[in-house]
Amino acid sequence: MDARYLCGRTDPLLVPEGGQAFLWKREQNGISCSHLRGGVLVRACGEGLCIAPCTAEDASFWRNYFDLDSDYADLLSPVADAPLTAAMAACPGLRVLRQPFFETICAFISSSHNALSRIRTIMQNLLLLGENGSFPLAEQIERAGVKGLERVGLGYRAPYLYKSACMVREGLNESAFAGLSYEQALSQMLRFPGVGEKVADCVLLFSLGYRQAFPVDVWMLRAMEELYGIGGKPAKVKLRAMDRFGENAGIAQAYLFHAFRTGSLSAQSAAGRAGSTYST
DNA sequence: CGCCAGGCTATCC
DNA sequence: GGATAGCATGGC
Repeated sequence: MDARYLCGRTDPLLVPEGGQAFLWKREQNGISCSHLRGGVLVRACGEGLCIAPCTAEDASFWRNYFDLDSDYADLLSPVADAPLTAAMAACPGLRVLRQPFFETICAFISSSHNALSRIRTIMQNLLLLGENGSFPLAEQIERAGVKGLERVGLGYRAPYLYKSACMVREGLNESAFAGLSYEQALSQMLRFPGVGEKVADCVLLFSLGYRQAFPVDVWMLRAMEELYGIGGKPAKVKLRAMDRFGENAGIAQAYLFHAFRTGSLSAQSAAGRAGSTYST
């Protein structure tokens, strides 16, 4: 059995390269991953997504994972200025994912001072520590030990992830964030070693569904400066962006990040600066 | 070879 | 409070 979802014009090809998820692969006719729900192929189908295989229980998982009940054009319409409108036009069907919590922590602890292509390699290596093709649980990461995590390619981040996995296993997991405000959730995320404001915002946005979270990295510093004339340090840029884009600032961030990075926004294409980190 | 990569931490003032 | 090195690893 498979499932078809209507969610506006949707291009699943954005998922592997959108900087949110690192274990999806491009296929001839869509994207695939092996570690979620036993593995699936997702392809564009008319005005929506086709997901296969997809049992009835899988369907609710994917609806949440791809945030299929949200209309981003609708959510962003109050704040869609010229640059954001252009970014949205350049990324039809982009989704802000709601990924499993621990997996997302691993991905973005790996991401600090690292290249996108290497984050993928690390995540693929971490995946081998899990069972039955699933991403490892926190206790399985713990079992690998700091040495094992270094071998996976985490480098100096290995002790960060090791200690963070320990904290998740001890109860600082997804359910610990239930009902927390953005500010409360942010302060909880900052307790993890290897997690600063930017990484915390990525997990809050790309896993826990905090749409006001606005991760500011080097790309967003460039984008906000070029597109809006908003410069300064990350904390200041984040506050200005959250003020401008409001409760759905994170969705705006996802569009601006991807559009800017692929060079479809700025006059002097950013794609050149992205270099080959954008390929596979 | 040197430089850089979705930053964070420790250490300075 | 703010500013500044140092950091494992691999690709270019």
